[in-house]
Amino acid sequence: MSENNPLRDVFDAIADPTRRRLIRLLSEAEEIPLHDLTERFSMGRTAVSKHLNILKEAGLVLDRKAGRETRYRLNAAPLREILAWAAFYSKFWDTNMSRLNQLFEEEEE
Amino acid sequence: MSENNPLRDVFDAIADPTRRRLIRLLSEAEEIPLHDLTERFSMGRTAVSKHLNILKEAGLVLDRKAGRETRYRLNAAPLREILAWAAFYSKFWDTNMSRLNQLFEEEEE
DNA sequence: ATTATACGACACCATATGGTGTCGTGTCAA
DNA sequence: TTGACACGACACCATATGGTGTCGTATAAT
Repeated sequence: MSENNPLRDVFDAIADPTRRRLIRLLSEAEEIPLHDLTERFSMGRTAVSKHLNILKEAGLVLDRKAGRETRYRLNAAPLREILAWAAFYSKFWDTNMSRLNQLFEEEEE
Repeated sequence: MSENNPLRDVFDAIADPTRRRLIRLLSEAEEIPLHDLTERFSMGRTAVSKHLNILKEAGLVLDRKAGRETRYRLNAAPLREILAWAAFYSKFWDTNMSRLNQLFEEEEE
């Protein structure tokens, strides 16, 4: 199987604000090395690296060694699970979501 | 303002599998008392109660005293934030989501 | 009136989490 | 070749988390 089984629950991975910010930053570029990412935060490199590893365990991030730096890039696919999960409950706040529900049903099969 | 500012991040609240199961159970009925919910889990009442309080802090659950029992019910509205967040990244895994993106843009304004 | 039930509040505990600092090593620049 | 840089690995620490058990009390059932 080409799909890796995630060691980390995606819901757990996105629970931390720092990790959501990392996802956002990575969505704005193809690839970003660790030191560039670290600059954007007020914490040390080690901490950022740990967060990236957690995202990696959830399959949300891929890394690649390029010389002396490690470059990270986003892999948003696992977020499908989040979208599908939240979409299921959309019927509880919006009765006029039948169009949307249809779309997700199509997509999930 | 009628809207209560949540003490707890919704992303954090839904990170725990037990809490997601609680949300699911509460979506299947109008109201469920704590002891009924507890029956469905292999942990003690106190633990389930704690999880429900966390959901309550995130605004995902409402409770009501009815005699000697406390009945809980789902308030799914805060999950809008989750759906919107995940929908934003849907463009990174599916280039054919323009229809869906339109829908969310409509909804977010 | 007595007993059983449902619960909140609390004390407690093991482990997970999110941060720190340091050391060693591979890589790039001067 | 020397020095600066980028990083992983590791030890460490304070606090949060997710569970337990117990006690007191309000309510319901007998």
